[in-house]
Amino acid sequence: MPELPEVETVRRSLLPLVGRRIEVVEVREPRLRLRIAADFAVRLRGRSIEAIERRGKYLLFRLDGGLTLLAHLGMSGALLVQPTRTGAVHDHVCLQLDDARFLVLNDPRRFGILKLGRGEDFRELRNVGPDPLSEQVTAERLYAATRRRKKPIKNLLMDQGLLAGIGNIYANEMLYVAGVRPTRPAGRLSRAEVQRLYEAMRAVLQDAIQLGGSSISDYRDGDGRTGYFQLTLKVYDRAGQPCDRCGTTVRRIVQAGRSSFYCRVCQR
DNA sequence: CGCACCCCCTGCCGGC
DNA sequence: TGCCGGCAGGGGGTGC
Repeated sequence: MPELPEVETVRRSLLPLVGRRIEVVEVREPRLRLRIAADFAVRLRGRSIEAIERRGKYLLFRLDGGLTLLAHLGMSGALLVQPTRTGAVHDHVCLQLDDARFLVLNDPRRFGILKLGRGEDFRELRNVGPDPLSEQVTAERLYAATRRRKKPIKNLLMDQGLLAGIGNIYANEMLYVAGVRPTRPAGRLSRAEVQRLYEAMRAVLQDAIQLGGSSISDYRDGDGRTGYFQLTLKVYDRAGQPCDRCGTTVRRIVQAGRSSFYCRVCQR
């Protein structure tokens, strides 16, 4: 489910939890992608949430005492704020807060991660590059990063060490907006094409955040709200349908084991 | 070293 | 109607 715009939307929806104290920690199912540590509940209980940050697709809950709760939603995870503890199916971890509400991780596929650590000291964050919307990432730097790379540009865009937060939906969409085929070897893109891609990347991600992300099947923010960006998708999951711009049938191919969608006329 | 492939897991959808 | 295969927003390990 969640790529940068969805994770950012979840982060913003959870910001009212800053200042809340975690009173009760219930781990109902520790077998996520990484098994939740045995001392998780003991370490987390009694902590206050001081800030909620995002690195790529990871959320970092800054707690008092220098502790950090790292969260990743995988493909199907949701962090939901609820007034009562429902104990719904796939509610794997339930945190009761001092305002009597609950923060629940629901994740049917269990590809998510919840992990405690200190500061930024997580091995998961070692390969997380700069945020594509930050000032660190410029068209010039993106161009430099593509040189001598034979990997298809779409796969490079999804490389979390290069740019953090771009997944399959948004990689497809920004390549469509930029008019670049997902299969193009990254190093073969011209300066002008990289410039277009850089601008498309920013526009697509900003627009998606504005619309609360994409709800393809069951994505929800912390308040259970859906996003609306899926209504504006131009190519993702539109195989066999006409291209918005020229009417040519959108194609689906598989790259690195994941579906790519493109218009062979509008994208070269 | 760079890259493609496979797998983790559950749910859903289309085809037979 | 029901079963089965294929596919799904992520990412890490393996092996070529």
